[in-house]
Amino acid sequence: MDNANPEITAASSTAGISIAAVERDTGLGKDTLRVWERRYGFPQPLRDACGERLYPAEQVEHLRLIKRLIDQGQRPGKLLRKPLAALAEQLAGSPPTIGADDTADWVVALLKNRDVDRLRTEFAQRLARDGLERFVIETVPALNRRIGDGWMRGEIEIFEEHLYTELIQNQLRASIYALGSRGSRPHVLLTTVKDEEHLLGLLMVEALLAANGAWCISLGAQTPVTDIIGAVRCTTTDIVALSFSGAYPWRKARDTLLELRAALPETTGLWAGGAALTGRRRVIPGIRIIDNLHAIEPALADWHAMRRATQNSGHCTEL
Amino acid sequence: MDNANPEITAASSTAGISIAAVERDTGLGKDTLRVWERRYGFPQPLRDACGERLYPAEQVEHLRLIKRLIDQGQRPGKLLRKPLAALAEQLAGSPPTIGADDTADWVVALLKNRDVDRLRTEFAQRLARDGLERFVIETVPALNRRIGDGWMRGEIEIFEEHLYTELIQNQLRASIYALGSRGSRPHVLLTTVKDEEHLLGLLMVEALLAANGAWCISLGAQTPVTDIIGAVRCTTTDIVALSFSGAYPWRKARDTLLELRAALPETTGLWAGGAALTGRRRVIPGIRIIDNLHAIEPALADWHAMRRATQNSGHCTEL
DNA sequence: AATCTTATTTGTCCAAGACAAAGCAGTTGA
DNA sequence: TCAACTGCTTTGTCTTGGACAAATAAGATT
Repeated sequence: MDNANPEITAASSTAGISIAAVERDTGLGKDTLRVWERRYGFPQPLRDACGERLYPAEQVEHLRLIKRLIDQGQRPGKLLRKPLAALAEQLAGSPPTIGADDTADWVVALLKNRDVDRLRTEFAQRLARDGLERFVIETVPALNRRIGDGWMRGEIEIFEEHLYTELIQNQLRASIYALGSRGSRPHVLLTTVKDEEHLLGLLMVEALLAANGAWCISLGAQTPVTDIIGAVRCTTTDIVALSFSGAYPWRKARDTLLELRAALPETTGLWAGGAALTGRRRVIPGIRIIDNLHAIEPALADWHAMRRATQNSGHCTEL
Repeated sequence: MDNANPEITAASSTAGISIAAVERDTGLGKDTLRVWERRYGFPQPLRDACGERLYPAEQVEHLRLIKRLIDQGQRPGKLLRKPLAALAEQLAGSPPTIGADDTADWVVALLKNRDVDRLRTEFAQRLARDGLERFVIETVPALNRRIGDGWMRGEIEIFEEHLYTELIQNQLRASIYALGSRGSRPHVLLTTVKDEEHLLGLLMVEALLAANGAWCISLGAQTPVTDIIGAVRCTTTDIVALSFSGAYPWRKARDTLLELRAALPETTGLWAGGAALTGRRRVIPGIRIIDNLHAIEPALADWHAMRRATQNSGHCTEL
């Protein structure tokens, strides 16, 4: 008669779920949920026998919708005052196709068909046909745009985006691994800083660097600044390369870069790229902003030129 | 004279880190940290100009030690009243070097020498010599223990651990990619849930599964629960496999698993493993706990047996 | 058009109190 | 001997309302 596990009953009955569960499901913090309730009157959860919040499924759904719109850049204040219907409408209609590029539609079609094997094959074939450089500079960005657009329009599920990212990353990793350049200069240390988890951009850079003879060490994502400093101090790193996605606040990126610049030896190069930095013409002293993928090759060439110059002035008088 | 950027001063000084950062680093909840301070007088963080907690690095280290002992089954009340020295002794004493295995010392030596190329070669050679299965089941765990142990003893820098993880992951990815089993059953969907970012365990599982003929789709790390549900709903997934590292709170893992179990179709298997779950005697209904890597092969065998049985009862009477 | 101010929005933190869920210890009954 | 029930203690999470820093928008300035 009695159910031994209260959680199961709670989940199966229509009463609602706890605030911790809502945090898990929506990604909105407990504090945020409470303060919204106080300020805007939504959500308005039921209460269980001992006064704890119980969120009905429909409110959770509503919250999830709001979260999605916030991620698109909308302000919470506006969204929380609107009725559910207006939100749904807004999500459907908003972006009228930014990069109208239907040459990448095949990737969406294959994703919708869950044709993972075919996706892998397609990626591999295009890579082989166009070469790594063109694949990274042209194909992957086009696909990224198409996927991002599809997600905004609700055409693509989140997990499909996950899957796409995973497959592309694997393809890039395999290529980099196959290149296996050893010991050649420059030695580049790649990573993203704390709170920045997007690896794809970093992998694209790594692929281009490796294709041009640089020797890369990737520390993966979210390396704290102090650890980066520590890593450089005890390795033979020539250049530190960081990636900042569009989600990363520009000011924070700049501060981080300046801090790093101050802490690193002057001989160590510091390159930074990613959507958070491109488009800003602001030059940060001592830091090379990589505006786009085409900028990597010249940057490498510059490094080699500078190195030759330094060596010459050091060892010979002139050559 | 005045520093324009408060972040720089804060970060470069040894002041401490915020409560949110401690939660991330230790896996202990904000509320828990505050209530410990109130009840036991530890931790006792500094305060910044506006009264917010600032945890010095040594206290965070202390907390991490406590967390580790709690995960071994000790009671918080006892641990928090003991001085640091007693704890360290306890940890050192209880498992008298768990895997007293100095055969893994080479990895530490190479890491200290920053000999990345040699590390890659060693990994690749051992993998080729022992086979993927033995490499994943024996070698990698031994290395992990050695690294974790070295880190606890301050022998290894954090970035060296980062680097090690990255290199091993690449090796595993390359192997999985090379296997490329297509379409065969079961179809396993692998991922970690939100707030769980440790991928290595997941990759090890994926390698073993792939080596035994399963067809894996990895969604990478940090997939929200609802997205997992969505992914299963529209794919031909037979089994969902999740990994929870030791830093992940056990209670949260259990709740997540129960929620998933309730939401997934009964025919879909749900496997879970990782340090957060092993060692717990508690059985969660409907969920297969993978206590260790050896448990994967039998689990796969069971799945095949069950499938045969179901098919037989469905199509024929007996065989 | 890019930067610097100022105003508003918005998320996170704090405090102490409360209490349920989990664990422990001792008792009872099969 | 082991399992189940009891009461007792420990322990983590939830509650409230206030406060304020960080993020963003809007306006001013070069």
